[in-house]
Amino acid sequence: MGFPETFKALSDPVRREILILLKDKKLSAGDIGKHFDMTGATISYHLSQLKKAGLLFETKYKNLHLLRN
Amino acid sequence: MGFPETFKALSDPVRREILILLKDKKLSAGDIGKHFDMTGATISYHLSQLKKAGLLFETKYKNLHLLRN
DNA sequence: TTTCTATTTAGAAATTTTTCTAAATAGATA
DNA sequence: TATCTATTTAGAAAAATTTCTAAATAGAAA
Repeated sequence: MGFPETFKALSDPVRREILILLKDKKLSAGDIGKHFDMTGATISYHLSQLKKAGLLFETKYKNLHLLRN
Repeated sequence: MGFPETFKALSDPVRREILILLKDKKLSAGDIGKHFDMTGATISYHLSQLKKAGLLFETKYKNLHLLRN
């Protein structure tokens, strides 16, 4: 995750747009995809680049049952 | 010369290295080339990219005759 | 001016990146 | 569990970028 890799990840306009979309809200891969005229596979590729560069986290909302405690 | 173009120009490691070389001294295209294992044509290409992005100036030391005034 | 050296340009080859399709996997819902 | 939807992976195609060679141009020096 050095500087050149980070720079490379940021050098693509689609990936910069994705980061902007995620600035203030969490979005699923599918919701991100709706903002672009690309296949889900391509979106997935860009997300993987951003993750590799450490510019993106993944929060899993599993099928949790919330319980009163 | 917008942001995306500037970013793109900076996204290449060779071009970043060229900018670092030029940080504190003026160098000819040939002298820049000596730092890399590339042909002069390739260096010229990178210099043109940097110029296009406005990240580089060109100072011409023409065959001037300095005169006392 | 003529010649020598440096740089740029044109066009092709090589490499890298982006994108897609199809298939596989993962996750959610009935 | 079985099925439906979402996401990822694999591999190929398309597009963009980097690099080279050869030729042209520009600049400097004799």
